[in-house]
Amino acid sequence: MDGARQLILNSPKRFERTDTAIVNLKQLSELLELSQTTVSRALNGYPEVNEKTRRRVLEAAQQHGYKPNSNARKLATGRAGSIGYVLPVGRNVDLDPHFVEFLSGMGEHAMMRDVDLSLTPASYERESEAYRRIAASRSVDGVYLSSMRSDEKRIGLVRELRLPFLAHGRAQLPSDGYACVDIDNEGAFHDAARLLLQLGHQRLAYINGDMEFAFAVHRLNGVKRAMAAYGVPMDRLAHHSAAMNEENGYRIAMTLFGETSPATRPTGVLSASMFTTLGVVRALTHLGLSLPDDVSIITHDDVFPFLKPERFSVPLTTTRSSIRAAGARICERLVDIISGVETDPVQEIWPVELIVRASTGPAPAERRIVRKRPAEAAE
Amino acid sequence: MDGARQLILNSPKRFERTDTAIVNLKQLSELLELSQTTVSRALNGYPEVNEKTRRRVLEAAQQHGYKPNSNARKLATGRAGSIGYVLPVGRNVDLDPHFVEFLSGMGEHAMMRDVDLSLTPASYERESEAYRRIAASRSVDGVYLSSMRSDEKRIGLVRELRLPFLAHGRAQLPSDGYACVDIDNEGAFHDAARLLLQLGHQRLAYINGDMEFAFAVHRLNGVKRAMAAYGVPMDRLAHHSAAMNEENGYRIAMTLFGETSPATRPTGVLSASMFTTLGVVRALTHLGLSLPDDVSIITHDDVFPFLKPERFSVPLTTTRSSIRAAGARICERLVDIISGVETDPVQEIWPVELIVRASTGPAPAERRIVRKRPAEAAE
DNA sequence: AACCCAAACCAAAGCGCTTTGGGTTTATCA
DNA sequence: TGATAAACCCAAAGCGCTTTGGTTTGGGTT
Repeated sequence: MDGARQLILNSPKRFERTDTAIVNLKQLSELLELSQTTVSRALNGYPEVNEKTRRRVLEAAQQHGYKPNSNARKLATGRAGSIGYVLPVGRNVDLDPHFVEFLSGMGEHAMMRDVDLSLTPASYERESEAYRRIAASRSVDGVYLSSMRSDEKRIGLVRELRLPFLAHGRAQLPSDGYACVDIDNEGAFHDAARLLLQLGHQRLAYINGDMEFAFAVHRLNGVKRAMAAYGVPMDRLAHHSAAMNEENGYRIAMTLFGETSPATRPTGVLSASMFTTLGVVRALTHLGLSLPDDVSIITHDDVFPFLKPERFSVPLTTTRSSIRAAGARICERLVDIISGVETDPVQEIWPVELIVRASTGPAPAERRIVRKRPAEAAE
Repeated sequence: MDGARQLILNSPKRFERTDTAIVNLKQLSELLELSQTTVSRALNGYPEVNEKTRRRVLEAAQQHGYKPNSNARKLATGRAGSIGYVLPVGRNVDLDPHFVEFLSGMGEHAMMRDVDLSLTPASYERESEAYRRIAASRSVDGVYLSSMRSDEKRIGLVRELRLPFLAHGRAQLPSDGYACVDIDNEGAFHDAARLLLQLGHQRLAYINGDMEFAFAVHRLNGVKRAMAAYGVPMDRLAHHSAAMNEENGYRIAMTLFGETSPATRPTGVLSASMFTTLGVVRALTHLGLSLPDDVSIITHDDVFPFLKPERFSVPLTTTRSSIRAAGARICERLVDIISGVETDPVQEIWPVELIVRASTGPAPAERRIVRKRPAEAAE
């Protein structure tokens, strides 16, 4: 029994006899004939140590490859030096490909600030348990929340747990201000829809993400606002909501254009992600419909380095906002929140650019009705 | 100065007055009128504690929401309870989309084993420094290595650092056996190429991943072996190596089929990833070439839940191996390695299935030469 | 000379857990 | 009945760091 335990134990004595490597503060301080206090202070940049001494310490540390044991430091300071994320896993949960890009940005900044990212995998049902564990075990200093749902119960939870947090996206509820970084989804899709309307498109389709998530609701609101402003009835909008991937894009586009009579099918398509658009384009090509003569399309571009809208055969008009940049920014702010630099919960909303390329054009002639911009819409 | 430090300090006193929550062992043991030793043992399943006492302890812990402080535990045991990964970041590094799937599988298993994943972001140049830091600070129990390059210097490094590790993939060097999980890339692409050859294709193209990585080399070897066995000269193979994404797939396919005379262009295409294939299919559709009449294509399918070869307009023939399953398995084995259950470095190579669907067919008639299977190739 | 003060250093007390190396009962057996 | 072994429990010693609350030293003031 004890034998088995020993095996599990990753004995700290592993390094004991390793050449000249100094592993701990005590040894280093003995070598320098200084107290641990002074060595620690010298290393951590405290002022109450002679410059000459500090140099000597730094040098010795460098030379002997001394690195403070992170666990001891964490225990002593109560700081974990890492930020956490509860990773949704499970047979039916597909980790969003957007997540990688986001993570990439986050990692970039985390590296600069010298913090680690700690992922705690948890199934959706046991999500709150995971947050509780994180909070109680103090293994991270703060968490970021993403994929905000419309009614976001995690906010209440992390608040209760007193876990510093920063949200990527905004839930409808709770509606009080909590710290977040989000993009102006509503505005972006309003602008995109408006462009299509200005070009005379009367029948629109919006291939949206899963409406369970707040961003999808915001975006739909934007589209509707634009249509309302242009007096286009809502039944002219074909709205489909599904996970944003190639397959769904293809499938939805096929039902939209393959099974509808040309007279009633949409001429302007809004697509929530480059992935769906990939499928849409495949469907259109398959059906022999051309861009932008038969169909105009505007996509939201999260700026994937490996999937660029300007490199499509017909370069795509997009609303653009780098999800990678968001990751970096969130890391930056979360560190500030944790360290107490940022105190008030600010809601940071990023504007989104609408970049016109070749995938948008006037609505097909036979059904085209160019409208003037209406009197300034209520804004 | 001290004031600023205080801000940074995430004071453990935060929870001091929180309702009835018991935060530490000491308090819990006082409450139970037991020693810390006994409580700790009861909680950790040691045998030398009365069952009645154990139940009482467990109950109290549950009721008061006691969770051991992970940092204290880590310090005391020397175990970190997490596995690490050095996340390559930087302006020019695109985190592989495959990584998400892999992570997902890893996370699934990590959850079961109750370990966390710790990502340490590092630029390529400072990679080894990151490993050193991880090892010295003992923040993880072991690491997994992925995206193995042909000459993999990380192996030597982690060995030197005595950091338990498990590799995803096999480098050519070092050639001695280190623990790894890999798929039979060579065999998979051998079989795929053989199928094309059996179908009479005489001119092949292989859109490979970056040759810097070992898997790309293995795969190419497989293709070449098949060609050699069928006596097809190597100049009949158009080999392109690039990052596996949609854009490159499109670009390469366009040069392959758009700028080549029909007489000399390939009729059979091997594609290293579903992403590249996405681009290839887009190019072929664009050029009006049809599957499989004009071109046959076989893709490697890592089994992305959001991108299924069987759902393409022309279902794709693929070599298939779930990268998610690999993630889960690697987590499993790494935990075993860390805990000493697995001692010998086993090289675990997974077979790959070749699944025939509609994207492969006989070579176009005018150039078709059906060959018999040659006498058993040297194996 | 007496006093003060800043600069530079230190001993020791934690941080919250695990584990060692006993102790004290209670059953068990010769 | 005494010896022996379980069974159960405990005090205290770490783990390696940070931080508190000093002491010591030497130069400047009065």
